[in-house]
This record gives sequence, structure tokens and C-alpha cells, in this order.
Amino acid sequence: MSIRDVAARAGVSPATVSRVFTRPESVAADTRRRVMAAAEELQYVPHAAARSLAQGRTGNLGVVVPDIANSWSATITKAVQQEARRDGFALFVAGSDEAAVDEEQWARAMVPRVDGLLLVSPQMPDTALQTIADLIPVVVTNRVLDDIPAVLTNTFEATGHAVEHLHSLGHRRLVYLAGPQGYANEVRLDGFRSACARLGIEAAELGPFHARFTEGVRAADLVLATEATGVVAYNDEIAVGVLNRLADRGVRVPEHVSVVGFDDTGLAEMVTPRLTTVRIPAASAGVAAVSLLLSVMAGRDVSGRSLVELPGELIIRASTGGVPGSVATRGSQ
Amino acid sequence: MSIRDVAARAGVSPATVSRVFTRPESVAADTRRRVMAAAEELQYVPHAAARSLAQGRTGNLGVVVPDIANSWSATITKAVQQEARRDGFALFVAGSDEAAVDEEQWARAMVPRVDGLLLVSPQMPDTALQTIADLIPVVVTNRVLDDIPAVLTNTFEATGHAVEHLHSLGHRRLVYLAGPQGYANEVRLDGFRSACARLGIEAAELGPFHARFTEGVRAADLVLATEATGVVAYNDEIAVGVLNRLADRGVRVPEHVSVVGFDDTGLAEMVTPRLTTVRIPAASAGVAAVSLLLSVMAGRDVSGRSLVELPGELIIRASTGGVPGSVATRGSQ
DNA sequence: ATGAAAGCGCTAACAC
DNA sequence: GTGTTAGCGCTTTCAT
Repeated sequence: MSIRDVAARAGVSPATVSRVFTRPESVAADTRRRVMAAAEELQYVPHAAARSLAQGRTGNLGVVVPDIANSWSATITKAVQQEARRDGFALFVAGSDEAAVDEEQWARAMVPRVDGLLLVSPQMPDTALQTIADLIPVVVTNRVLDDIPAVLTNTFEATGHAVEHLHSLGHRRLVYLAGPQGYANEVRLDGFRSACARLGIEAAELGPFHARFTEGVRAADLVLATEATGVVAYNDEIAVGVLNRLADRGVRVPEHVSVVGFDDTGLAEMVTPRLTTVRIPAASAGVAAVSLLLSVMAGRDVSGRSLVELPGELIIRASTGGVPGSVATRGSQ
Repeated sequence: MSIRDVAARAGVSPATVSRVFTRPESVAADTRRRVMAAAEELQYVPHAAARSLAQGRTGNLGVVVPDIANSWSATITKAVQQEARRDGFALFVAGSDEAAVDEEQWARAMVPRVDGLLLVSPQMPDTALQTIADLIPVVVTNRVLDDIPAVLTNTFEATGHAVEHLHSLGHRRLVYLAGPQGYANEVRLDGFRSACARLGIEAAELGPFHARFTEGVRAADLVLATEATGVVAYNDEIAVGVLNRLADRGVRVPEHVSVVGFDDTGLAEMVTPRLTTVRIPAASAGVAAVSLLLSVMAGRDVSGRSLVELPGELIIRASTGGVPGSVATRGSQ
């Protein structure tokens, strides 16, 4: 069932059929109708590969995320998919399970199948990333590399707000639970350290942990072995793991220990107590990444706007409260 | 950078280069090495579209899920992606947001770009589904349609176990919170009704609800307006929404009300109290679906094994307990 | 074991 | 506004 069959049936040339499917307005209205009818009757579907070959473009985008089943990845993937669709692109998705090798393999496998590639928090070496970016338009999130456009979630300030928040509640000893090494973790850690230093807070660090619930469960006991009264976790999943384990050990949140997460994934509002967290606009990040990618693909000069920064925002919920005995406790007893 | 460039550099014909990339063993060892070297130096990447056109296959699979960001969908997508990879396929992913129209559009958009299509719990009309299945190999999950291979999650029995479990705890009035209309909901509802009838339990039904947290929050108040002491929710997200709202209204789980979910997504273990739920092996479903799809694509006769059933399993956790005043309460006070 | 040549289905000049 | 023609880059007979 090719374009020739349709052409024959409609009594026109193959080129005309092609035009109907590419620039319909360039064909006379009633010829167009005849062609459409013929295509309909024959159940004709244009052959994507042939089209790609002739046009030199695939109409596909690709995204590689750390973990498809992770809530943050899924949210960003969803936004990317919807945005890609608006622009007429289909989307390849792959998860690397946080393995740099798989990530690189996937990126390479996608290169010939897509017009542009989005790498979410990539872990692969700079050189590998650069090699791929030389082959095809690439946009990354949460990674800074010369000449590669990026969407960054800048949580430095918001992390400071989280620490200030805990400080105002009387906390003087905090611990940060580190996530996988990378831009996101660095910014959070920097924000944590600098705010603690500024406020005279005793700051400890544990980890790194994988960005998963079970790791938070494990982290909780390590936290209790310190003197910290407040925990700032790399992400919501770790924070929720902490919440869970603390509850099992009879430690009450926020009465005994306060917990702050990052991301504000749906999870944060689903747990008890609801989680205080630094919201990161995952959907916006996805949308921004796609539009940046499209700019690069269009060959537009993006040097000016090639680093999009999205600020975090502290969302205060029920997992943070006054330190026992402090004045701040009064209202919450 | 085409196959001709590589051929020229290696001093062989394009055909030989092609062979090196398709059936390496059919080329003399040292010719092969020369070609590989040339390809390497030129950074040659085979052109996917040209390859597809010549071979008549794309090397791609597609999956359409109800919601990329939903935990169940994400888990199955992840499994599908990993399984597809094992077999050398890249994966297109699209989310329909539970809209039958979008779902159908995506499926149609994918048809020319893939060798096989997996539709997860499709909502589109039978005829639309059939039309697509006539165009390309299709496998569905949680949908029964003549001649279309399917992976079904059979939760009838396990739902009965859930009801028995509640009955044994003294519950005599239960309510089922219905999810979106479809196979999964029907089986759960059937299992619920038949077990209630068998055990002489007063069975009410509410809904349908979207399979989301916020819908569970909404449902909780409706539940409290009934006399039910036990809730069986369509999925974990709804169940967790119920948990949340009940806590806000001062209703204790499981002391006052017991709650059961479905799916056993990661969520079930993260909330307080941990959720009793009917586990459905999402990852296995994904793997089974892909292998079924590959069979269909290979033209193998699947008439015998074209309906794969995966049984559910009741996982008892902390969200179910004895009815107040009943003998079953004793241990838990 | 390797080369020559045809063609996969479509698009895009270029003519008319 | 429509037809003719030459590829897009690769695979695959068919020779040799």
C-alpha cells in the first residue's frame, strides 16, 4: 500500500499525493478531496521511514531519564511527551537505572532515530556527552557543560529558606542526606552548608544515598545516631523513607525530629505527616527543556538563553516543627 | 557521512560495509577490521531511516499508557522498556491521560513508526482498536477482545481474599470505590460482589472515580456518610487518598475503618499506616506483554497462549484491622 | 568473500 | 496546479 496505489486510484501522480500529505494547501481543493478519499479507502498510511529518508528528519525526539518509575522522572517525562506532541514529535523514552554506561548506550542508540535528544540529569562522563552533542542537538537538565544548553533547577536559595525555616523553629543541629553525585546534589549541599554557616548551625552530612525510599529507611537510623533534630533529605523519596523508619522506631515527626524533602512530587502530600519540601517545577522543566531543544534543532542561536534556571520554592507542611523545649514549640503542643 | 564514505576509506564496496553491520560473520576477518576502523575514524553512524526502509522493519516498539506519571503505568513502562531493550528494540512512549481520543490518536501516530504496539488498559472503542490491530501487531493489557492477544491481571480471587480477610476481622458492611470503567474495574467489582454475597456482607459501591489520589480524598467523605467499616478501593492511589482524608477528619485506620488498595505500587509501603493491598505483578505483566508481542510479530501462532492471566495476591499490612467491639479487635488494642 | 545494481516509499526540484 | 525525475542511505539478490 504505497503512495503509488493511492495515486493510481485517485488518477493523479505520486507527487500530488505526497503534496496532499505535506502541503495540502498547494493542491487544488477537489484534487485534494479525491486523493483523501482514495487514501481513506485504501487505508493508506504514509511510510515513516521513507518519509524520514527523503526529508532528512525523523519527527522523533528522545529522552533518557535516570529511572522511568521514579516519580520525578515520570513527571518530567510526561511533560516532555506532551510538549513534544504539541510540536508534532513522537518520543522515545529510555531509563538508565542510574547507570552511566546504560545511559550512554541509550543515548547513542537514539541518536540515529531522533532529531534531538534530551538527557535528564546525565551521569555519563563529559567526553561521552560531548561526543553525542557533536552528533545531534542535545539539551540536558541538571548538568553544566560548556556549549550544551541546559535546564537547571536552582535550589540554592530555597535550600537556604529551608534551613532558615528550621533555624526559626529552634533547630541548631541539622543533617543533610546526600543524593547521587551531580549538579542537583551539589547545589542542595552548597545551599545547606552556606545557610548553616551563616546561621551558626551545626551541619552534618550523610551519604551519598540512592534517591530511593529504601535508602531513606536506611538513613533514618544513621540520623538518630547523631544529635541532629532536623533532616534535610536529597529528595522526597528519601525523606519519606526517613519518615517511615522514624515512625517505626517511635520517633515522632515533627515533635522529635523535623524532616524536609526536595521535589514536591505527589508523594509529599500523600504521606503522614505531609512533607515540608522544596518544590521544583518538574513540568515546567520538561516544557523548558523541549522548547530549548527545538530552538537548537532549528539552528537558532541559543547562546544567550542556553542556560534556563528554574528556582525552587519551600513548601511548608507538617513534617517540620519546633524543637522540644524551644519557644517555637508552644503553638504546636 | 554515509556508507559510501566508509566503503571508500576502507577500500571496499558499500555492500561489504553493509554486511559488516548486519551479518559480520559473512565478511572476512581482516576486511571486517578494516571496515570497522574506517567507520570508527569517520564517526559513522548507520542511518536508521534508510535501514528501516530497506529492511522493512523499524526496530521500534510503542507503548501507550493511561498516564506516564502514574505509578502503575510507570512500573509497567519501565519493565516494557527493559524487555524491549533485551530484544534490541527502542521504545516509543505516550500517555493518553485516560482520554480515549488521545489514546487512539497516539496509537495511530505510532503505527507507521513501530513494528509492534502495546496498549495498556486501552479505553478506545472496540472498532478503533480492531482497526489498528489490522494494521500492525498489537497486544493489550486488561482488555478482552476477540483475536487480540492480551495480558490480563486476574484479581477476582485475590479480591475475594481481601473481602474474606475483612470479614474475618468482623466487618459486615463494606464499600467498593470504583475506578475507571474497564476490565480491571469489572473484575475487581465482580470479585467484591461475589465474595460479599457469599459471606453475607452488606456491599455498597461508590464511584466511578479517576484512579488518582485526589479522588480518594473526595471519596473518603462519601464513605463516612455510609455505615461501612471497610473500604476496598480500586487502586492504591485512591486508597491512599482515603487514608489521608480520614486522618484529617480524625478517623483512625484501622481502628475505626479498614482500607484495602490494589496494585501494591511503592506507595503502599510508604504511607502510614502501611496499606493492605492486592499486589499485581506490574513488571511481570510488562515482560509478558512484550514477549507476547514479539511472538505475534514473528508471525508465530499465538492462538493458544494469546491470553496471559496474571493472578493478584493479597498483601496484608497495617491498614486493615478488627471492627471496634469485635473479638478480632482484641489483639490490636 | 566481495562487487554491481536494483529498489525500499517518499519528497523536492524542476518543468510545463 | 500538477507531472517527471532524481535521489535520500541502506540492504539484498545475483554475479563473479
